[in-house]
Amino acid sequence: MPTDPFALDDDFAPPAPRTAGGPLPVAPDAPWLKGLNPEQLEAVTTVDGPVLVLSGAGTGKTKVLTARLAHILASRRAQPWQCLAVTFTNRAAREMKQRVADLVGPPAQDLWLGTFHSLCLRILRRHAAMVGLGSDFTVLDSDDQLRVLKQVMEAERIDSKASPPQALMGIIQRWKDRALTPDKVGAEGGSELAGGRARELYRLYQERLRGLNACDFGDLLLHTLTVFLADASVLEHWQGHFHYLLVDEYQDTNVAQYLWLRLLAQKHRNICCVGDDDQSIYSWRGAEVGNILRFDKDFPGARVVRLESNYRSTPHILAAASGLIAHNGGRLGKTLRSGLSHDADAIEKVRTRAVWDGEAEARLVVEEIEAVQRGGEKLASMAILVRAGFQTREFEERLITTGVPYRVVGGPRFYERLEIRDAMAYLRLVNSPADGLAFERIVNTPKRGLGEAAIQSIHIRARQDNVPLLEAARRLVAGDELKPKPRQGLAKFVEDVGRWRSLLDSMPHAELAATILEESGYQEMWRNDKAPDAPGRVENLKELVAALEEYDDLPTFLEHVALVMENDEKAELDRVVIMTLHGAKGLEFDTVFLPGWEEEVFPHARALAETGTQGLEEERRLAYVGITRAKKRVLITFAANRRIYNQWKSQLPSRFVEELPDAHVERMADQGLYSGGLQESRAAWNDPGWSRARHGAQTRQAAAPSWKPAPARDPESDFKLGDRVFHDKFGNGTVLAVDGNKLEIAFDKAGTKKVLDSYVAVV
DNA sequence: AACGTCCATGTTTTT
DNA sequence: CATGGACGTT
Repeated sequence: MPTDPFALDDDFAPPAPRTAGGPLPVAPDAPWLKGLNPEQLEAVTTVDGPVLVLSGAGTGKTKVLTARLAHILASRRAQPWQCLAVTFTNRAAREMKQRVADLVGPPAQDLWLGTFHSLCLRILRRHAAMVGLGSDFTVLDSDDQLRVLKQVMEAERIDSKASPPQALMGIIQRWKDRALTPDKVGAEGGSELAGGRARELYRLYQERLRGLNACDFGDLLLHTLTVFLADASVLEHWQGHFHYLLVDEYQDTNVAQYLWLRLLAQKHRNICCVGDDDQSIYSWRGAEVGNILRFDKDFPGARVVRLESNYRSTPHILAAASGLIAHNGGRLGKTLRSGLSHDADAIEKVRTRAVWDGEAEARLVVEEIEAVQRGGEKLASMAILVRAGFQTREFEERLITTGVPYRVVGGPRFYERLEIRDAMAYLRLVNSPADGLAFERIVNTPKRGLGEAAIQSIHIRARQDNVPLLEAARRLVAGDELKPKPRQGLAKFVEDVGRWRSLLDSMPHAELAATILEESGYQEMWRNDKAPDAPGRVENLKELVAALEEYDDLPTFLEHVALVMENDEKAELDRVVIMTLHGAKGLEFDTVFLPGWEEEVFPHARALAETGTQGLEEERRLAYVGITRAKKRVLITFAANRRIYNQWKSQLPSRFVEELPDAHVERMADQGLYSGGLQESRAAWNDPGWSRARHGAQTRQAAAPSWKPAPARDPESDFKLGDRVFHDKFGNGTVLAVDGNKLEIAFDKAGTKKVLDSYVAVV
């Protein structure tokens, strides 16, 4: 690598002298110190100097972080605003803020507590001019980022087939993750793309952003770093400002974030990073596990505290997870031990189970879910954690046919939906008429008869007169350049925007938004759309207007939305959650289902192809994260056959299945696969994956689910074609087909559905 | 300017 | 298969 991202010009200053008088003593029975184990206590009370807390899964990391903040504040070592606490997600930030507030009350409001991006934004607003931005710059989301890059590429005549904008965007982001501004990127970087012009396009992209008075997410960090490094007095100001730094999920930091932290920590050197190298699963977006491994080199004399008492999972679960992750090299090495007392007889081993195909897998998992539920547990205490989004489909289908409520986490987020982004563009344009991206997005949505020619003219006029697009459009309308139809449409649009803008001060902003959506015809457009998802979109627009009421004014709203792009978590109903393993990090469930443990799926073929052993180890960490989400029970499943892109493939069990330690795992396989007899089993026997699984230790045939009550059911159904049956939800119907315990039934009212035989009764 | 058709493509994702 | 983007047609 031509540029060492870690090479800073200045070295660390010696530790700052302690404030005269010293900190106030804190009573040992202070509420936040209660119930901490010795390691946690050490992590909480070692507040001066650099500290690295290696905290394994379920070892009380958040507790330590919040207690530590409380401790710093209570001992009067620093004022709240002198403490910086950084997280990666808004969710984590919110949770931490809440928990600190529970301990110390209102002062928690004054902490600098937030995501890297939101804190950078706060700092950067004050120094925007130093990076060529106005203090009112906008933060673009990924959608807008891509559009800007596409424009740049188009202008540069780059073939978007040979060099997909997405790919280039990814490269630029990785550069930004490494704190590389265009001038620092090595000339050979990304050379294969865009005819070797990747770096040049990066520069152009940055210029274009500046022209738009905008920056992207990566810039929030990058620009802040630039500001820090460009002006020593600014850096000193912030270094002096923050007396104590706390970092959550340190293993996820990228180089830019690392540099940012290192700069800010330089003066007082009170930095505490909490992380777990075994849970580093984001290297593909620039996270550097190296940051955690090199901590004590950068902060000589750093205290390292290991949290190894796990208060979440049973010993079997812990041991299974530990045994798996032990296959990774280069770990910092923690040994998780159970911090809970368990009744040795009551706890179950981690179960693995081979099934015939994805459908059988979904059927099995949902049966187990219902069994656990009948055992008295809440659906919300169970999760299906998948490797990739496509895996959710089969489970959803199964859950729907069986009528088990579920929730898929991580679909398209509210503010990323098309209709919301369009509506936001309207609001943005009304709020700031110079917002060219917003203008472009919606000039012709709904259709106003503008084509490429008309859009071109607007752009040309804007460049000629050096005015924003909206203003250019206004001028264009006044002339006779445009054909009548586009001209009329554009005139109306320009006029509308002007009118809405004049209402900004007089009309409540939520009401204004509603007016805009109505008068623009945007809402109407969706109402007239006969697509099945159109009504939902209209709903979403209403929700957007409702969300607006939560904010004081339009600018505040727009400001927040850029950074807080979250799903509005609906009322917590009792539902099974389906989500990706990545999404599950930091969460816990009583029961965890881990489907699709097959080679190529998990570990994902692409991870291996792209980064080899490194990729494999990250996949293994992902598996580790998955298992350690569980408190009580884990069921790992893998199918012999899977349809991928509509092609049936026979699958090998994941190597991770074999890597699980036998002593803590109960291995099972579906009947048909091992007993022969069923027509498919011959193929199964000959399949290399099966012979491998078959020779695995302790494999035995699955009877009923071991965690009871078992729906021990005959493999052959009791139902015959033509039987009249009754279903609780769908009513009466006629059996059309029987497939094992699965029936296809033509319901009199509900149509034809596939259901489990256990859900219907012969009339 | 709007609609249709063909082809490539197919992880993980916060801000 | 199913979606999205590019391109060509009306």
